Amino acid sequence: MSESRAVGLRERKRARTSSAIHNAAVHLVLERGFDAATIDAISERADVSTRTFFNYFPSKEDAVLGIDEAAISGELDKPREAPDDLFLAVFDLLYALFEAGGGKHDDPDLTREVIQRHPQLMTRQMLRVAEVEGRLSEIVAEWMAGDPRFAADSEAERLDEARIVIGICMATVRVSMKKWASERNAGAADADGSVDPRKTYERSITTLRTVLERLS
Amino acid sequence: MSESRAVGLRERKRARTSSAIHNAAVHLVLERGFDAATIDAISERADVSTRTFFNYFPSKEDAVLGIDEAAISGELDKPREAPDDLFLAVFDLLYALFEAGGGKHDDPDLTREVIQRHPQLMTRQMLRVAEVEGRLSEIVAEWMAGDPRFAADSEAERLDEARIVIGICMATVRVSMKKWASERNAGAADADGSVDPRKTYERSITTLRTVLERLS
DNA sequence: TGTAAAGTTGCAATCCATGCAATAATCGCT
DNA sequence: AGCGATTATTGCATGGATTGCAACTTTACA
Repeated sequence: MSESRAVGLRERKRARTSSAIHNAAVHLVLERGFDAATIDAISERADVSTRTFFNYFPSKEDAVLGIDEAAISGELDKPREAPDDLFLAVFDLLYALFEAGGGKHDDPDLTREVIQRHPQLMTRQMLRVAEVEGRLSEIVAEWMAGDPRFAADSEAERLDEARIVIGICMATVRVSMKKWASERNAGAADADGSVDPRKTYERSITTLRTVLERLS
Repeated sequence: MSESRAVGLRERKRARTSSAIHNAAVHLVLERGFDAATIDAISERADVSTRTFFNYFPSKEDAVLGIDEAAISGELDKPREAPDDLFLAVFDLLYALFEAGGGKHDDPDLTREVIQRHPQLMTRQMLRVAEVEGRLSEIVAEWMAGDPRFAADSEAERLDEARIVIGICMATVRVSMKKWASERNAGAADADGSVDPRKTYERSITTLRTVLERLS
């Protein structure tokens, strides 16, 4: 009664349960491997029934990644204005999507770790983006419409071009994540024992620009 | 006795069975949809046991696509020489992989049709390529080594760059396939009622070059 | 406090996938 | 043609993933 908070008990409980399942999934998969970590075991550790597991996540992959569809939709619906640097903007958009879709973990680094160890999870990540490609390409095409280099194109052309740009950025992100993982394994770590994903990420963008310069 | 053919009965039979399963899968999925076409039903139509189905394909997706791992490996092992045009060469390589991996259908157009209608199949296609990415990027990096624009790079740098080039080409191929599908639905067909996939494909390469020119 | 809405759970059913062992077909060689 | 070795097919059993349904519990809110 003292505070009239916007979120009720129901909503908080839901968030806690979701988080519990996600964390149980991450830890169990790291402990036993992806296949050996059954949904039964994950549910048990999260203290919910197997049935409830599926009320929160449609699959084991999604649980491990902690995918939050609502957050992804929300991120896509944010108003945006045309950026200066198209590539950078697309990268940021992708990054935001990744964060929004699975950004409330107990330990984000642990989630990265599990993704690194189980490539199928990175695949699932890419798939997530593919699922919203239509929406994504509209945003990017919109940006292009205000760019003098693309302004003369038809809308359909811009959509095609947007899709290609997104594909290019996704490919770069993928390479970046793999690189980050391997550097991490190789022990090229900072003082705190972890490699900064952001640095790897930025280096990959540089590589992309190099390639584009040389090939165009 | 008359001819000493290299392939024995066993091998021919295997090819026929594989083909039978693949075709049954394609037709059933087109008739009933992906989920409703159970492996039981596919196996029955192909006249093999369910167990045998899994002796040929590890999953329904693979059966529908008619994926032939041996052919893919073979394609990758072919000797190649450095090309003039890097992009074109990578596109051809990807194209060859797709063909090799599922190129012996009764009706290739039908296979394209089923891929178009069920996006999860295109995803699986992309995954296939991702699985051999290591091998692929070695080939492309090798090409780059002979290219003056990349000759000065270290081997590791070239591998990264190769991965990005491959990603770019894959993205373009994907866009191309989607475009082909939608044009097909829109009825923009040739006299024989089908759209030439090659044409769409080449148009997408043109789009890619346009984008690269403008963005670099 | 009482009714509506939302969440949880158990249960049953279906499908996908894999290992194993028995049986059958093909191969390669004599 | 005949025979042991190899490979293929199949049935069976098992286990995990996933979904619908209905009963029951909790939370929301007037």
